[in-house]
Amino acid sequence: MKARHTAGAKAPPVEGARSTEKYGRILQSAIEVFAEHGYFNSRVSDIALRANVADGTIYLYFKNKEQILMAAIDFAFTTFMRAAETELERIRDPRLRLRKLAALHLESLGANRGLAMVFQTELRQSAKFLTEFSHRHLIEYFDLIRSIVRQGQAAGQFRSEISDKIAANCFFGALDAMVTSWLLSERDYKLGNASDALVDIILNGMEKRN
Amino acid sequence: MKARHTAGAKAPPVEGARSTEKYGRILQSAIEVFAEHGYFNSRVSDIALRANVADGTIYLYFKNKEQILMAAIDFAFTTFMRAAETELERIRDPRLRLRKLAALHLESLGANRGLAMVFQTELRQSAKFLTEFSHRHLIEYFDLIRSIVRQGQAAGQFRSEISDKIAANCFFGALDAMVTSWLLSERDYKLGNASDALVDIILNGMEKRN
DNA sequence: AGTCATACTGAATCACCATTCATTTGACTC
DNA sequence: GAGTCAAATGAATGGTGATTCAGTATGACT
Repeated sequence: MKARHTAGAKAPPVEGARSTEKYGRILQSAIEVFAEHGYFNSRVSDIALRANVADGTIYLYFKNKEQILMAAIDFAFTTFMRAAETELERIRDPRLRLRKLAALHLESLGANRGLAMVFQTELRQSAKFLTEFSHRHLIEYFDLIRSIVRQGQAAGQFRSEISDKIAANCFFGALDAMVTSWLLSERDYKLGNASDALVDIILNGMEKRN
Repeated sequence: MKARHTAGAKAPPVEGARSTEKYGRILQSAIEVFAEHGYFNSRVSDIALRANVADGTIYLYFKNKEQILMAAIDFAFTTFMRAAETELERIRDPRLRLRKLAALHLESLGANRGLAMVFQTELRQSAKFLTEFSHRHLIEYFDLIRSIVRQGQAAGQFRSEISDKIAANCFFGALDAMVTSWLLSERDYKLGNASDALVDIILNGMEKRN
């Protein structure tokens, strides 16, 4: 009995039919609702309302509330990483690669305030979430940055005595703080605009004096 | 009637008697509990248990659960800022001032994992908290950093074309990311040890080429 | 036009926990 | 040793909202 539940519970949606469309709608609604009220202050029924489905329908696509958040974050992050990798492939100079990465980072979040809010706040709401996300994704991002730093060191552009780990920290931290500042500000400026000035400082910090 | 309630509700405790001691005990317990389970997953009764008081007692000192978190953060932050200001007074060179500030930042949080966890996660769990904290405190911290940057520019040590706002962002962001990384890592290293390497990169990024 | 599977619905359940407040404690006074 | 009061207690209350599931709609196939 109850084949309907098990059949529907294909959280990452079975590639069949229009269910994919509903799945996506729920995910997008969730991001908006979470962005507005925060994860814990959001009701599943709010998400359902915004997605134009019944409360129960949510549970045909997601195991529980927490999984909705996870799925939204996973999807957004994976999309970003794939896009970044594609863009970076074409660029050789490590300095330009970091510039491009920073621009992508800021533009992606700057273009979607709700998503930015979810990343800057909901993600960090508890050690559990943060740890899990970190292990699943953030490490991948850090590794990308670190590899570019090492590449620059090998090419003699960046000082070889700096630690790639710490350099990656500075780079990521600066971007991350910039996004948070932007969220908290009145946002009368485009987030992407700050990219060059920021990268100037970090790159300068890593480059060899000539 | 009920003078007891109004009398006891001196959240920032009336300077009288041993109540101050109990107030502090509750605050410290709250930090530990929040650090362990996250704000929303912590029960007020857990805090009471750890502080060795009855559930109701908490409400003689704090208006509600949210105020406990706020009070804990306010207290910790204010303590840090006063200490930082005192230490920095003695130092003139902007480069050394930034070095000192970074060391204090990392050492303060490195010495108290629970507190660090509260700052890196609980604080950011919702836009509301983050906004409120930012307006009450973070701006003050940023202003301190910015003033040092401008001082360095006026003294001709830092490049004058960089924005003090963006420089402060890089500085703070790098520190902040470093703390988060440390929390997520196995912590087999002292957080404070990373200070110099980190500041080297950021300072280098701001300094004039000679 | 009946059968069946699948997708969806939304009202009802029920565990959870912040907060309250009637009562107790204990220190101090006269 | 009765009276007073601030401080503390902890069981009871009540609101909330995630999750469930019995039932309805849809539509394909015969």
